[in-house]
Amino acid sequence: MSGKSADVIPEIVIGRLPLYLRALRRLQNDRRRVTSSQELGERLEISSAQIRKDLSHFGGFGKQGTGYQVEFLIERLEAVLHVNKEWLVAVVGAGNLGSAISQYRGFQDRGFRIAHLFDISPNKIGARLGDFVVRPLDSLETTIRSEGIRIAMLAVPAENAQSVADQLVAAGIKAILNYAPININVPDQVQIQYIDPVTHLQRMTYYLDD
Amino acid sequence: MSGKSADVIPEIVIGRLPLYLRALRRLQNDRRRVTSSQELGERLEISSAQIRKDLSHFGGFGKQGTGYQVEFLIERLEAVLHVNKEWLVAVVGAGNLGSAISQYRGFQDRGFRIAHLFDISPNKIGARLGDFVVRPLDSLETTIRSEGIRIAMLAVPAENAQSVADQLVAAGIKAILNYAPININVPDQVQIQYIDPVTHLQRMTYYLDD
DNA sequence: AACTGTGAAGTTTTTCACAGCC
DNA sequence: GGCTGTGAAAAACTTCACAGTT
Repeated sequence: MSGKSADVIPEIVIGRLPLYLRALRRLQNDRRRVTSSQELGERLEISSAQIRKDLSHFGGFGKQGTGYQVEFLIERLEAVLHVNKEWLVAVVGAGNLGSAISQYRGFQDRGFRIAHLFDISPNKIGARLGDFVVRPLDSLETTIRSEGIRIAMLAVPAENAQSVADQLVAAGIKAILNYAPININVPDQVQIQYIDPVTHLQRMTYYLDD
Repeated sequence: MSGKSADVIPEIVIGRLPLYLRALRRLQNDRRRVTSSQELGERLEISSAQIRKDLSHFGGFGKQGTGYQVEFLIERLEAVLHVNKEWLVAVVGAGNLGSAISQYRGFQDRGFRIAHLFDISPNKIGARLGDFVVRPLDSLETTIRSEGIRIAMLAVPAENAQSVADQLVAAGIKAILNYAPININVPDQVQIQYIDPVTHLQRMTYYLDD
């Protein structure tokens, strides 16, 4: 199989690309111009063969005998992942979590910008939180459609997560990052990912002596 | 292979158990007493065979013809994951993120309690943040040792993450949940997990039209 | 000499499909 | 009839190992 872009890339490969990109950014930060699958692998605790094979799905990004140009590989991976542009993101839920998310500086230079913060509670609507004025949930669809926003982060209580997700989908959102600790059902063509710190903690406690 | 606890369980299986537990808690919340691998599978978008096989690693938790008792299965999974007790957790970094983490209510009834919040900045030390008074980073080791804390969440800037992780390990921490967007090296016997929302977003944008 | 890209081999993970029990 | 637990089969994923390029 040549590195042509026509074949379907396994999801598990796509999932690793952001990690490669993150590691490459660190290298770039340290003024490194060239790296190798072996160096990346050591930093990420992934085998070098794995990294080479993953990258080869998209064409030859490296040079035999030399390795990979850091800057070039970053560019290519950003293009593959479609983060060579800035995506607008809506945050729903202006509690502790939504408020922390909307103030987090780490989205900026990695392809994402938070555009709006929504909440349903009359106590919160209109309040200023960091750079945002909290908008009413029922203005979701109008805002999202008029601004062409396609990504949302969900930071509402578990009880409301499914119904808000339904509203997001109805409004045209195509990707949801769900912070509520509950599984959500969305149509196949809508992407969903989960952030639940407790699942990670529980995974680790399995390996800790009781 | 019988469901005896002697064999090594694949990590990928352990990683799914917290998801099962989370789904079961929702069922319990809805007063459901019994469920099936099929029902769980539909909610989690995992095949029923997968769920049965995963659970069978730990012995027969279900009844043929009947399914799984929700309460009983929760108990068993909590025991397997060692969350049938409350773990104390230290949070390092009292910025926006660390502060949000330490105020998040969602750890409470899932096996974890945040015990302390540390920071290195003199501006923050001594400040009251929610239920916590921010402690100096250099009191880390004493506090962690004297209270037997084994889990930490890392919410410091990427630049400092490795050095703080080293301090945590030196202090006797056995599991680290790293919120900084950088890979960290820790000894083999120390668990590490990562939370980086941007990697999830980038994974989804791959599937969105440019 | 160093390192990529890649078929082939090896390993792990998932699914199938059904015997056995409620 | 409905559902689990599980060997066996299938599929997916990772590693090996080396030809080929700089």
